[in-house]
Amino acid sequence: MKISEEQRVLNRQKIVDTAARLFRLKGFDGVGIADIMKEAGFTHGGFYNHFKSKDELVAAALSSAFDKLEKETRGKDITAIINRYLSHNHRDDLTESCPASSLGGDTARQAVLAKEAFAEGIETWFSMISEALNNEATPSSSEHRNAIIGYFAKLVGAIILARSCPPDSKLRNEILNASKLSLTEEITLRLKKR
Amino acid sequence: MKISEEQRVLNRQKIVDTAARLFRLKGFDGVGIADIMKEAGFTHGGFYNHFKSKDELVAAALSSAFDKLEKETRGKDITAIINRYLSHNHRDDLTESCPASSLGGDTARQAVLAKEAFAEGIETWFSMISEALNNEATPSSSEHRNAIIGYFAKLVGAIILARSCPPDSKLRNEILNASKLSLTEEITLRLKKR
DNA sequence: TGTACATCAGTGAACGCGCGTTCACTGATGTAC
DNA sequence: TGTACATCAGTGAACGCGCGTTCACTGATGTAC
Repeated sequence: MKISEEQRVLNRQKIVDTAARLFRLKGFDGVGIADIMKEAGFTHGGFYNHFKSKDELVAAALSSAFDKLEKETRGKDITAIINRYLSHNHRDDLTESCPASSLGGDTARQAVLAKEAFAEGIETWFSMISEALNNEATPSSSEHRNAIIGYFAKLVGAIILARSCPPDSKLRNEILNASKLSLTEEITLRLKKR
Repeated sequence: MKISEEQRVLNRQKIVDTAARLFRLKGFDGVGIADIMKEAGFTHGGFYNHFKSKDELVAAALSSAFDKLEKETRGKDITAIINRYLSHNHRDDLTESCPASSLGGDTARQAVLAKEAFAEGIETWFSMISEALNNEATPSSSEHRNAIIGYFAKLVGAIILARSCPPDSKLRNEILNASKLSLTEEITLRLKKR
């Protein structure tokens, strides 16, 4: 039956949020429309009243996940950001993780729509890191921007590597610790250089 | 019909190699047993004469891909390694890419068997980078090893981010260039510090 | 303000298709005598 | 060295299952009068 406009928007958001969690946990190919709709509290048939295709949901889920993450992150200082990103908690809690880390590999194989959402998401990250370092949302020089991109690449790479190591392996923790130390030192060295 | 022992080994390797290429291109969930067997020149039914399950093939494919990569990489100097890893070619040619970059996200969701192969593969990378920097296969200090892990994390993160940006976006090239510069400078700064 | 009607989100069955895995069968290979 | 037989990799049909997507239907919502 038809529902109120307000409810429609709420339901759509519920689907997107659920998808964003499940995709991060199991990958885009690892979750079906029916899984998502069921988890969101609906039957699968209604999905296409909200989205043209699964691809469209994938893009919406990415955007939503990056947006939510920005709200929790912007304004934090650089040490807090690094410690949070390379924490055991972030490594182990895939459902709420940064999409760049849990869906980066998957997005590389997605349609352009998803990649656009992804690119926007990582630009947000660059801006947040810049703010954390220099209190300016846009880096003042290309050198500065290059460094920021390198920092974020290290964060993303480190947590992906850690997650792909066996549950009880030494590496699983070592990669997080090593990257934390390495990144902190890298930032310090570059500060001194100025 | 039964075939010679020699041929059996050859056929198995053919399956593993084909899987290694297809998995890197489309992800573990994006390729079926039938796809792989067909591409390798067989019918799908014979698959279970070689492997107990798809999981077992996944692990074998990871090991094989890392091994092949080692043969092409070990002995190269650090600049060559960085330029190759962050090249347009490596970004765009998924089938022959480093599994840490093309399958890192996927392996995080795989069974232990695959993660073990992955961990072994990245240890090989740490060793190759150590050799490229200091001519010693094992880092001489934990500080050195931490730095190496950080370098590799930056390489992996950078290329994953670049691949997930839209085909014609500025970011797709910028991330590679920025990370190349950032990583080169990082290594230089750490050398000077000593 | 009340009534008749068009709209459209949610339901659940159905579509064709591909998945991982199993199975009976084939016939060349390798082995026992 | 020759022969009879067990082995086992490759074949292709079949298993149950889940996928993305479509569809006819329902009935509350929103609109036109």
